[in-house]
Amino acid sequence: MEYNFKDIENNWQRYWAEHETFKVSNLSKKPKFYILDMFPYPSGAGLHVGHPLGYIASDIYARFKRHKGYNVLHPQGYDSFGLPAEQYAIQTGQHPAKTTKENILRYRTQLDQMGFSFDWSREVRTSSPDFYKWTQWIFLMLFDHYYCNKANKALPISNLIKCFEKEGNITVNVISDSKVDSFSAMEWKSFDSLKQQQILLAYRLTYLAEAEVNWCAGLGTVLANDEIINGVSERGGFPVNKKKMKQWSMRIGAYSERLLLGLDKIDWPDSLKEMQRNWIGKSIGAKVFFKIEGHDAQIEVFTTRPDTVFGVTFMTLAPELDLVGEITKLEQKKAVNTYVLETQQRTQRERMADIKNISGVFTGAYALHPLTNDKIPIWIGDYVLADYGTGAVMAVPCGDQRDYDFAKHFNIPIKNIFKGASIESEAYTDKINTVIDHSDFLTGLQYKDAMKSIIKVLEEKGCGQGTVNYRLRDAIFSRQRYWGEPIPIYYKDGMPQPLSLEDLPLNLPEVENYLPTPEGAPPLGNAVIWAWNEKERSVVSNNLIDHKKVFPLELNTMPGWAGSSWYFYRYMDAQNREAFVGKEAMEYWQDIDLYLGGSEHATGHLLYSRFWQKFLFDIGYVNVDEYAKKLINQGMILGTSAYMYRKPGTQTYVSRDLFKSSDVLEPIRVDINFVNASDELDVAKVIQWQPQFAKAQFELCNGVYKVGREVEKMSKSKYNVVNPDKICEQYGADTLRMYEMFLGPIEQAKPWNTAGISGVFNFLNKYWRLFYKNEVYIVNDIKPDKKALKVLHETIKKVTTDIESFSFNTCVSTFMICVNELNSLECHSKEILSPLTILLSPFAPHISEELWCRLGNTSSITNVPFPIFNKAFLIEDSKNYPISFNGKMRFTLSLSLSLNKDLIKKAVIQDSRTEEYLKGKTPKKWIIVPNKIINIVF
RNA sequence: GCCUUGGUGGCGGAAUUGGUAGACGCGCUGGAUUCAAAAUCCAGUUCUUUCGGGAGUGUGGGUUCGAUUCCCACCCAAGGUACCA
Repeated sequence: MEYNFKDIENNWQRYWAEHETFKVSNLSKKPKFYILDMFPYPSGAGLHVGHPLGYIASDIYARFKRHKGYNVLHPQGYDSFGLPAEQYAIQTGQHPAKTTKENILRYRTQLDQMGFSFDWSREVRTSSPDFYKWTQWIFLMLFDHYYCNKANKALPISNLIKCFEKEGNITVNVISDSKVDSFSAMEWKSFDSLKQQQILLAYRLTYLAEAEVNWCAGLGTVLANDEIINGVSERGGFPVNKKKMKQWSMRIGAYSERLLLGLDKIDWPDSLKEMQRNWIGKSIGAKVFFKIEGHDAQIEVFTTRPDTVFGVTFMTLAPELDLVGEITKLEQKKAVNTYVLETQQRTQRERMADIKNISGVFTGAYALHPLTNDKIPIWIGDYVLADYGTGAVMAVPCGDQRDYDFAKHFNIPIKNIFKGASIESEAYTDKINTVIDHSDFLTGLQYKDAMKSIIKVLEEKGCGQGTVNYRLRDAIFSRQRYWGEPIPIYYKDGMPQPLSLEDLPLNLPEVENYLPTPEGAPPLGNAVIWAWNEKERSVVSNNLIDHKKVFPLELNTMPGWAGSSWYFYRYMDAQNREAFVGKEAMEYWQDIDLYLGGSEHATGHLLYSRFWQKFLFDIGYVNVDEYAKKLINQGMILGTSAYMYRKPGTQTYVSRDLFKSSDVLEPIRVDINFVNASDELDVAKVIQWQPQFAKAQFELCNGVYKVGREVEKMSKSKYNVVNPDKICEQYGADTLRMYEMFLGPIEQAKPWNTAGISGVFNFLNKYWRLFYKNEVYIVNDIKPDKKALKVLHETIKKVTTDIESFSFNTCVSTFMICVNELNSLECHSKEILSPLTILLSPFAPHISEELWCRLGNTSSITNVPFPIFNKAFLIEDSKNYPISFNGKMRFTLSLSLSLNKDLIKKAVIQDSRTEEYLKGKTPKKWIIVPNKIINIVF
């Protein structure tokens, strides 16, 4: 019998599908374990070898946990709304639903052929109405709640209305968007319904607000940051401007502190937690109010260093601030206006690239220092950002480098308020070793005490307040796209109204054209017929009928992160038509025990989903406020791109080893399928590849064209994609699975390289030969000897700890060592091979199932208990210790495994070489490192 | 600049609380088998050497009987982030 992986893998994949081997029940007495992969976006290119890395790791762990007696939930689905399908629709007119469906089919085929143990009965697709019904439902829940600072959680809007009716909005401590004018209970009752709705909208957790967006007039649409390349649109190359538009926003800022604190409770990678902390960007400091000379308004600044307030020598405002126009003195008007206009025209990109150029203008106005009453000149400068803090800073040039540079540039005085600090060439920014000087009551104090003292005084005098500020901005939720979840809102008298829950899902309408309407409305505006009303079983035309009247619907759709912010709950109860997840299912599964995915989602998906989780927790729909206990980031698999080198302005390509470093050549990527293992290019294929290469000339070296190589992200556009299908074809899924694990630590990014794959393939063949030699079944019932048992138990121990610590690469090595040793012991004992086959099954499920079956078992290996190692086989008799004595007080043991310290002591004393040395001496202390070296202290 | 992670043979990578550095695999070299090849098996493989040794885990220091591991300073690479007051 040969190891015929093709037949084996096909047979077992069919068996698993027919027997629904991996279908998991919500009713089980076993302990639960929920292990999840980040679901893929089904792109047209299909899966490449990078995709399965995380899936293989999670599959190994899922299979391991099943062996360990857990009821394992290991589902998979598709994040199937997204831009590429829509782009494709714009180009070809093909409906995104159709391309998405085709792509999903392809993905499924590829996933199946790798033998993953997903429970496909729970598959979810974010673009399916059954699914996005609940995404819309969560949106409505957010719409119906506000954030109460006192309760420190979300509460229903109805609650807020009661408060307003009782005491207006003066005493409520809640979060709202911009400043809402204060009103009394009397006033609230006197407002008409429209005004009341307007006010409430400012408190809702999802709300409409003016937001700056990237507007591309050429395409008539809003673009995401990554759709803009060098200031123009990626598609079409049209210019992009900032434009203010009414957009739905999510009040994630309300959850800043809890998102920060929650990080301490979860076992996620430190680097990722750190990224989220930085993104949330908490700074503790104070607001300080500065009066303006001859003006009613005051300037409010945020500072993390209120202790340096006596060092203020000027103030800087963001040019965008409305206040700038009001306070600017007549003689400075012209200069200020010019500067403000210049700033508006500069893109964010230019402003960022231009850090070294210091610019600003004096407004002519002066502020009054709140403690000394000194006159402080007010400047504007574009290093101050309008949307962080209050858009104004108190400049302390001696303690802040940017203030320092600004002061030097414009010759503004610098006052040193730090004892013994030199500010000759740069600002003194050290906080820890600071003693304040020339600062009235703060003089002589250190940073910590000065902070306490100054905040107290500012608060007493009413000219400041201790404050915490966060960098995290509310998330814009509107997209002017077709292929996304419709927002379940209609408009009545211009005010947004929630759809009733019975009207969900609000289905995505059919459109003829996926571009914005001629009037500039989002693509959904092209719909002639919309909204299938489930209840009335009728089609509703273009507008929704709210009982009898007709109202316009919201035309924006939701962003890509909407569906992925809660999908993990849907897997628990994917068929539920009554709720996003049933109570019982949720009670059983609770949360994700292990979540695998890339770190590129650190400040996107992984932050938004924690926000929604906390909201759902507040309103009592889920029972934990962090949804994933443990997270592992799998590293990216990189591709090795191939390059040809073109002489500028010609069609001549020069071989890699022909040009000197002085030559200027343009590197052009070429498909890696045209290149062999020695980097030689198949020139004929290139000529046929794309029209631009039809007339290409090649300068060869020794008759061949050699390409250059570079390691970068694997991507279709870089022509460096390696398709797993080929490898499955050549070596089988089990080899591919083990090889991807063998490549290196799971968290690490690594280039794809098939050079070593034969080693893993050889291993599986060797493993097969433990069962079959020359086509004869050689497994026997002979009792294994001690050596073989030791090999087995060492392997069990190592494999178990390796899987538990996700060291899959070293685990594969362990298998290889084990098989080599059994081979040289000529051990084909069933007693050894049965447990070994179970050990191997998470890594190579197909061959394990096959051999398990041939060992005489009738059931699938999936739920067989994992072997437990027996310590007895690891401890040797003390007489067998080979010991070397190095002449001093150190002895070296060279035994592979030794656990019993007393046995080691005995062995050392009994050893003939050490006997003499130890004669008459009684060791006081033994320092024993099992396996290694012994120190004896006399 | 800041944050995070990492730097070990020709290559991917091992090395537990500090205890024989280079497991395992690839590649390479030699041998067995074969008419021959593939496959398989066995042996060798950090560098250097006057064959006694000597050097060696990015660089330079330190702690220790002993450092890839701990401490300090620096260099390099990858990823993230950025006028955040």
